[in-house]
Amino acid sequence: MSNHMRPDFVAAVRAAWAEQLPDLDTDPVAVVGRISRAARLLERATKARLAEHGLEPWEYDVLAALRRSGPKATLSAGTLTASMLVTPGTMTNRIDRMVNRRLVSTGIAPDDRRSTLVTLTRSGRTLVEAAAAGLMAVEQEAIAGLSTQRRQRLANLLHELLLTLGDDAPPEKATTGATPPTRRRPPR
Amino acid sequence: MSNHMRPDFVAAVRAAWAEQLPDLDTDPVAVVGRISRAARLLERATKARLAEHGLEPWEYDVLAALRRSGPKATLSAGTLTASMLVTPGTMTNRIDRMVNRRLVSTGIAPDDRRSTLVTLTRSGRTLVEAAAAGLMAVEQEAIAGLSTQRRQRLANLLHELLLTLGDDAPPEKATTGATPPTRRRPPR
DNA sequence: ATCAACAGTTTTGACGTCAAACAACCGTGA
DNA sequence: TCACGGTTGTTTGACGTCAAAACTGTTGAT
Repeated sequence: MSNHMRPDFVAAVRAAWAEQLPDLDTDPVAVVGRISRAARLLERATKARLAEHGLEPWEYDVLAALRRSGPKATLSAGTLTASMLVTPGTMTNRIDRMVNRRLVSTGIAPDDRRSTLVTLTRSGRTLVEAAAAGLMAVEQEAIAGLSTQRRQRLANLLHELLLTLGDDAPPEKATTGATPPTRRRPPR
Repeated sequence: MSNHMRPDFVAAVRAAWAEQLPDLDTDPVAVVGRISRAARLLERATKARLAEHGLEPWEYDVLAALRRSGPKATLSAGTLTASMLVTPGTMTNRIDRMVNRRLVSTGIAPDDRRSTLVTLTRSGRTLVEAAAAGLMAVEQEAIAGLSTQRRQRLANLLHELLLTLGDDAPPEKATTGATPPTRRRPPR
């Protein structure tokens, strides 16, 4: 059932394993290896475009999270930390640098003085809106080689995979019931 | 055409954008955002298992490339650099550390004294074979939530995407014809 | 009211990666 | 043979991330 498809890097890796260690089942690499490879290649493409706006990918991530969070464009440091799979120390460092660049401002939460609130500044907001438009454009180009239907099927399959990996949507503000005991800190 | 699927993180991101900036077309995020998210989650799962063998993911990558390269388990530093999308300086650093751990040994290529040849040691070989088996097992578990057919379709779609991203298989040893002018160094 | 356990952030030191400059070596052509 | 451009690796300094410990504020039980 060969697909008559030109080999990609991962296909070559699997062929090499099959020759050297035929007993090793490399099936999972067909998915996992390709996801990691694609992530790396896609980040390169997007990084270049963001650089045109003077932004690093990690800066865009934070700004975008704030911009889409609602009219106030404010989130706590902890919420930001949880949403982008980094450690708290990393987020502290990011926020410090972005405050220095005047992209965000910070203050303490009135209802819980342990919590730091991060807010988009006017210039941060302007910047992220331009960057978001540009970023969507490059990403569109990057995946333009696939038909709309294939993109849709790929998105759906990745969605299913992510759900099995435990990647649920974060709880909406003011969820019904008590605080969900979700652990979002990176383990280890 | 809603799919009655529980939202994942990226679905929530897209819904938030739709509310805050309805004119922004976030279609590409459905694919690109999910790939990056999945890569991050999968790396976590695999990292833990590799740690049981005393290996970091980057160490496994190098050892595995050597092990599957053929009976001699030898590759030049440049070949390794090209195959895993890192810069030459990174590879120098990796090799140094792995020589210190006695996982690999190095020597200069007899036919081109600029080139450094990296070879798997006996203990490196033993270690990577055990780690590879363990790694395949975790990856299998990680994607076990998808049926075989879905995994197959996902792999095929990712394969197609990677080809459009320029991720071709590296040339076989002693390719027919002249040296292909492929650029594999990270740009910028 | 107090205290202990917990939650949210920050600090610290180590680590891996990158970009850019550099060094050694190869091959070609004059 | 020698000079020069291209190739292969290494060095250097800066940067972003992490793990773990420390710090501050909160909550609940007594």
